Amino acid sequence: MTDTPVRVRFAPSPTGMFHVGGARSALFNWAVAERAGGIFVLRIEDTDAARNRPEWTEGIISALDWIGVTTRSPIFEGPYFQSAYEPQHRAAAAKLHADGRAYYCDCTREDVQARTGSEHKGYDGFCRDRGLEAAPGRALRFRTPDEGVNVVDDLIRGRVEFPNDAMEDFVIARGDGSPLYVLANAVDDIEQRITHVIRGEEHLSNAARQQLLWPALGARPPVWAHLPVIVNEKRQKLSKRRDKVALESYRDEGYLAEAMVNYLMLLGWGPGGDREILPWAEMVRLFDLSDVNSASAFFDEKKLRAFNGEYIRGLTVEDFIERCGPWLQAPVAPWKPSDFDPAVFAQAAPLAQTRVAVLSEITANVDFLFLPEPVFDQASWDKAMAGKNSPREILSGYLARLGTADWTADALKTALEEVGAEHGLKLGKAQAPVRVAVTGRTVGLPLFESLELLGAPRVRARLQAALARLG
RNA sequence: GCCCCCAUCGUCUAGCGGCCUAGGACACCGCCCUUUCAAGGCGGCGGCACGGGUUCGAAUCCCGUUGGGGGCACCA
Repeated sequence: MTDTPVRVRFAPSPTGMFHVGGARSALFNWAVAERAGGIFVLRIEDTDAARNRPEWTEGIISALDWIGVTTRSPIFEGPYFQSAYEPQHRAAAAKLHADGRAYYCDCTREDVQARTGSEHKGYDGFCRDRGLEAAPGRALRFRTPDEGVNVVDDLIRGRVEFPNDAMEDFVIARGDGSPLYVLANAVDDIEQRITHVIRGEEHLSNAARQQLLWPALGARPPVWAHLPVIVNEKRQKLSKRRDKVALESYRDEGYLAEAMVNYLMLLGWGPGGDREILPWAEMVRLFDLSDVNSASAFFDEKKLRAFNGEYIRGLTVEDFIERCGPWLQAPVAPWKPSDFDPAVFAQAAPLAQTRVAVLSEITANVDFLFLPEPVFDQASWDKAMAGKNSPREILSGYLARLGTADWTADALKTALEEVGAEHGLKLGKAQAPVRVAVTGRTVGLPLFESLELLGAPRVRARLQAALARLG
């Protein structure tokens, strides 16, 4: 619509763990910037000193980096810190006052309520024409039009109309002169030459105010695009205190950034066609704000998990091994570091790769290889060692036959088949007690490969230990 | 209370007036494969909230109803 370069921005406030909703907004902005050959501006809105902490800012930057929104990219600009621009915000407030677009007001909330007789009615314009000068305790209010409609053209929602008579003269600077969000945000966007404001739907009502502010500040309003909110299973906006929203927690559980990015892009948007798993470059090529849905979207961890499994399976074994790294070491891994054998793990990795949906699950899949004793799951033990399965006979028979068998998965399998046959058990049944004796569980990696990896001495010891345990 | 947004399988979505007998994905349920569990293959279940219009024709456009949601701070 214009020949000016596209400049989008992501403007989080550092008030807590970085939120998946924020990640989604950042990604949509990033996609727009990348596709348009534009610039992505990161602005940290740190003007609420009481709630901000520096470590949250670092958290935002590293979380963004994790999902590919990286300061190292040429399209990345910033971060800017809103607090550094307070002089500009104050200047804008002063200009608005000088131009007669804003006026000072010394009404307290109680004053207003007493006059209007309601806590639901907004400000009544009492000070509009009192000509108050700036003074401590006097807030600056923006003079809104009394009639007509205020139109916000939104790329996602279309034409949104706000009747002006329903909008109160809102405060743009506090009684101490400090600017409020609605002003600071607009001033920064203007200053940073933002062309597209792409943010969550919760800001739609701010857009109505800012649609008025921009022209008053001498600028043409940006293109607006308000993304649908992300909701929980109860269809409420994801909340920090109620829902699991920290991007970090997903990363720490072993979700792959690629899977997270892919999943997040699908919240409010679809690539069309019959596939959903696709690389970032492809999504950027297909992405268009006008295709974004306007209905809220449920954050479905089950689907995220499925995507993650898909991405894990798509990894090369080498990559998979590398990505498992953090879960293979202290303090996450339950075994002694000296008992871990990378060569053994490398052989087990391809067997585990299809069985892991999030990386953290890797430890439970391979722990029996590195722990001196398997950790027995009681339910598994009870099930596999039930009398009808002849566990004692299988265990002792297998132990005996192991003396002569070659130590290869194939030979180990044949040996157990023979032992099972002696007791009228198919391999499916016969393998159960052996599996539990050696790994502690009824489910897990393919058994004979596991035995081969564990080695004869440890397998024998575990079979004997299980026999002893059986009494 | 006021302002605003929204409404396709349980969930995420495709659909932008005829290609729709509404497509895909996740979940769920079968079957196959199989040394457990996965993975994989095949199949199944399941939806245009409701009521009026407009039109030769509506999931697609309009109005209303109902139901969800967001916002109403001298927070961001």
